[in-house]
Amino acid sequence: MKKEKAIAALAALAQESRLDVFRMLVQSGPDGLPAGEIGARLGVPSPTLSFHLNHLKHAALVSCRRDSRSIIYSADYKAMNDLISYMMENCCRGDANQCAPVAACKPARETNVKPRLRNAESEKRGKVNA
Amino acid sequence: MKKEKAIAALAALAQESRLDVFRMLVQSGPDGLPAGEIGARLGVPSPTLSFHLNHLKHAALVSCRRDSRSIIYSADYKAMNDLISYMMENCCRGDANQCAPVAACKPARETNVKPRLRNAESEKRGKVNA
DNA sequence: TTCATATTTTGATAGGTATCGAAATATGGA
DNA sequence: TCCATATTTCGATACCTATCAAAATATGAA
Repeated sequence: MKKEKAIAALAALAQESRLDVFRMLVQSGPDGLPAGEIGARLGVPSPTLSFHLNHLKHAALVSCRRDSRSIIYSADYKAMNDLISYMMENCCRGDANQCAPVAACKPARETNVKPRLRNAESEKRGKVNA
Repeated sequence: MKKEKAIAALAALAQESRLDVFRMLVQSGPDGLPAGEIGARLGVPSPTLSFHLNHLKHAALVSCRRDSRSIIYSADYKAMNDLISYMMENCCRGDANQCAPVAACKPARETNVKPRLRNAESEKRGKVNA
């Protein structure tokens, strides 16, 4: 992951409404939620919410698709995994005796990877989703 | 982890110099590095570096101790783990078939992460890369 | 068409953050 | 003591971000 992308993702998450939105989408799973539902649950006015959703989208932390009049947003789990990996890269000089490394959320429906390949190593090898 | 703490940590990391510093400290392991060494490696003027180190410290992502004339900064791995856990909390509605949850760097010299965050895969020892 | 709903864009305002020279503080040694 | 080194604090400047009313756009139904 490139540094600029990591900074964009962190900046996107470093704001209360956006962090709330992202966590809500993470918890909702790959199906996501319509913008209106998110705004209603969080009590955020629609222009403000739209601003924040756009911010998250530009940071590639969420993606969206139109479904009739609604726009459905969902978390991008791979972006999250990449971000975590970037921050913890080569931690403790890679000393295996000192450090147990990262594995992050990987929903089965967003990947073609067998369930047992869920760790940072497989993340590195296998290109999976966007 | 409380929301305010997570936001403070994310905001602290969402800036190039601070992200560089934090990653350098993560890679340096629990022993840390003196401020001067960090500044020299990154080419950041000392007042600017001090500002950023202070920002990271207030966000509880690093701690520091004096060693003679130097001040040694080191990454707080537990804070990092807590942050990742907060972001991925109850991901995919906790559905174990859909989602393998997080475990982050756990240097032997620090106290343990929460047991629920660890699974068989994360126990595997190895190097993390982006 | 015309209307109602869902969401985004515009634009103004208020407030927050980064940078770094110069000065201040802390430590250890001569 | 006085000096050199390591780091922080101060303060001015410049730039960046959040909010939300009002208007615009997109969709589907009557």
